[in-house]
Amino acid sequence: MVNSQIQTENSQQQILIGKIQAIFFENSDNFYKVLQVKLLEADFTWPEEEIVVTGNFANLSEGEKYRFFGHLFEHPRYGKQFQAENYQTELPTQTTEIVNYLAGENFPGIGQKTAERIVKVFGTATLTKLQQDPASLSQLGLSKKQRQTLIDNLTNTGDQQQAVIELNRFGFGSQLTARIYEHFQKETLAVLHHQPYRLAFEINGIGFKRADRIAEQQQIAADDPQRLQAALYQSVYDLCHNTGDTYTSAPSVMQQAMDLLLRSRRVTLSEKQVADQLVTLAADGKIVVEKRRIYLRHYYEAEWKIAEQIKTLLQRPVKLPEKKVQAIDKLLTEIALQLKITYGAEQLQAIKTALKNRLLLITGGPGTGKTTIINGIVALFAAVHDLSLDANDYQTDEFPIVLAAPTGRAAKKMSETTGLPAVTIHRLLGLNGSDGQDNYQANENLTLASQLLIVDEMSMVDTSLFERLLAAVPTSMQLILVGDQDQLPSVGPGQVFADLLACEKLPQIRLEKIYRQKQSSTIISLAHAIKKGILPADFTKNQFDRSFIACSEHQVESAISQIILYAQKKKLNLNDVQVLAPMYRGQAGIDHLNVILQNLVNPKGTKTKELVANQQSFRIGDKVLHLVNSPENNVFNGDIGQIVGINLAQDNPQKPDQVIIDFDGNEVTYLRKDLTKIKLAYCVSIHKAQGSEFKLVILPLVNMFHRMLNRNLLYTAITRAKKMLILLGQKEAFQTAVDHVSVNRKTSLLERLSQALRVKQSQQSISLSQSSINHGQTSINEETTKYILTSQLIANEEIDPLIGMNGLKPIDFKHKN
DNA sequence: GAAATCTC
Repeated sequence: MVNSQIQTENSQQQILIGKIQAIFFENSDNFYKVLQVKLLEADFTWPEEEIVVTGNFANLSEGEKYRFFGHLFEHPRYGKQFQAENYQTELPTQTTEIVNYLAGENFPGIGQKTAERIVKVFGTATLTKLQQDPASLSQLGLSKKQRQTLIDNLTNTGDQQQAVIELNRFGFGSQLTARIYEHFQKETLAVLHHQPYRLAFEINGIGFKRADRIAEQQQIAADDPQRLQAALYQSVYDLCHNTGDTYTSAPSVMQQAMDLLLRSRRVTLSEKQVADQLVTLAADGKIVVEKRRIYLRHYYEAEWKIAEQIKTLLQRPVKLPEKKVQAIDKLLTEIALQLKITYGAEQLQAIKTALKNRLLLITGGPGTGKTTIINGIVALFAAVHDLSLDANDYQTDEFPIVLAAPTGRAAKKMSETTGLPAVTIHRLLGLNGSDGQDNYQANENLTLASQLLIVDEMSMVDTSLFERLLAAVPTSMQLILVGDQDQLPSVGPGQVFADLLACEKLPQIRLEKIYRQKQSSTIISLAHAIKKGILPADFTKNQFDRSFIACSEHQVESAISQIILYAQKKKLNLNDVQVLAPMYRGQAGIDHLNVILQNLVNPKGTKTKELVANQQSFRIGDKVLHLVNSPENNVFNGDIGQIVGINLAQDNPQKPDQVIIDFDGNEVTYLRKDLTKIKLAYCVSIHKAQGSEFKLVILPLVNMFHRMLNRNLLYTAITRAKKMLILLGQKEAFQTAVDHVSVNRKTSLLERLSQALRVKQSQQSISLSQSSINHGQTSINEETTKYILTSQLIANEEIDPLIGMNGLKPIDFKHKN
């Protein structure tokens, strides 16, 4: 956030004027700072002299006065503080203050004496006078440099001020403005005026269109090479991020880019012109072309790094003393007794294998005992290595076992089921949202210190995140990756878990046996059939635990209403009943069903307390879904709670609007502005339900959802049902879902793994028997010569950037360690 | 067309 206009559109905004006493904390990546501020003036009451202010601030000086715009906020851990959304320098008005200000660090070369002299002439009006009439400075006998310093800082002609003004003029908000200036520094203006497309390449959050609008104002021609390159780059990016593929093809990129260029400015360009720039882009190393694939450089490298790091890990086998190995079975028996669990053969096998391998993949559907196995692994690992699992024993040392998951909710679940701390992978690696996934340089030197890392819900980990995770894993660590490969794929490009499992050389265990449900469950057999791409003939036939109701899109709401009423009559707890749907829009969509069900189950009576926010009404008793992670409240994205209290400001003017929500015994208070984090949850999206289970699931699928329908989605939805499943809608919609294979993204991770691991094997065989070296193997060695891809190599035409070329050599992106 | 991550 940089000095900018007072926001007037938000009438609820509070204002605070204060002097910065200290900067408690700052995150160098995104300008997030925590300040201690001496309060001078505010439009709210505050009992103390000081207040903590948080927000994103570009450049602040301790001791200076600022005007902050934002909200008071009750932080559960740090108490009441002010969250600033915007700020500006507050110019001093008293003569002594003005003197101090001018003599301060903002005006190098102006001392106390000079400052006094200036203020003596202009008095309290000094600053406005100098701003409005800089020429008046000439009468004071200052040096040229002093005059310039004053003018620059007071009249916004300094580098930064000008850049900021220019950025604001182009419509950038305070956060982007700060990021852009921090990135380009003194170059900012030059970049804006002459190379605006660099914004699209280098700043996360700025795309081609935005850069192109600036370029157009700078009269940069529609066929300027930098424009074409930016559009091509954006197209590769968009294609990969929309499809989940880690690479795309030349025809797709060309089509997308031509389209983008034409839509942004109505100027027709020739394909040849644009194609030429694709080659340049590859030559510059911004994209990588291999065979017929076009990668963003980041994903190309990430796949290689993953493969190489896995190879490195596998090269260092786990050495367990013979004595310990012999004790394993005995220890496992003790653990089973202690945890009161009877392990199945498959589970014992998984736990033992985990202990002996550097890397192990474990995949299994719901009910196959993944959690039980994780618990077993933790217990056995601790027993074998004589480790304490009491966090109090590790006040200073790193806890030896780390549990992590890609989502906050999955991490919370892990922590609950194991009784050990678990974190999100992002938190583990110290990643924060503002440097996006493609900024993979950050934290490259981080190395995790624990001995065992277990990651759950691996199917949700994408290529970028996994690459960063592996970069932090030392070869001394053991890594267990657990998930269900048939669930929904990751948001970002890649299908890491599926690719890893497809690589037969990686130690892996596939859990088939279902422990939780009776084998007779027809929900499970239906799930298995769907996994194989079959919609069984008995699909519409009612079973003891599932049924199908044929209806049209418009009949869905009444059909579901009747089911719910029936469930109520049968005294079923409605918290155990969950409606799932793929999409928000439409008659059978989530939003509409939520309104219908809310009015059915929790209608508005004459005395019902209700709060309306974001076009939704919230009433006491409503079932709601929390949409972001709030670890401080122990509430995570995807958690479902119930509204147990509403306080309205109109009833009690001393208190603001409040909604109190109970999450399984944990009561959390929401203010009006927090209600954006909440949605009605009578019906939730299948994506949000991933990771949760319900006794009764009601799943409407209609043809209108067809773009969303695929096998993983259907599998994920029906496996949320523990006891009962009611399917309704159009039969063809279910068929469409089964027929459409979703985890079939275009990636080259499997190929990289094969390449990397083949090298390892050939090296091993060479070391085993020197005589086996022959011409064939020499060529393998040659092929595997390690080098880093550089533009020099491309320039030397060792790597041909032209589309359709062949024979790119494996590249070693080995991690250090 | 839905979807994850976030600092004291």
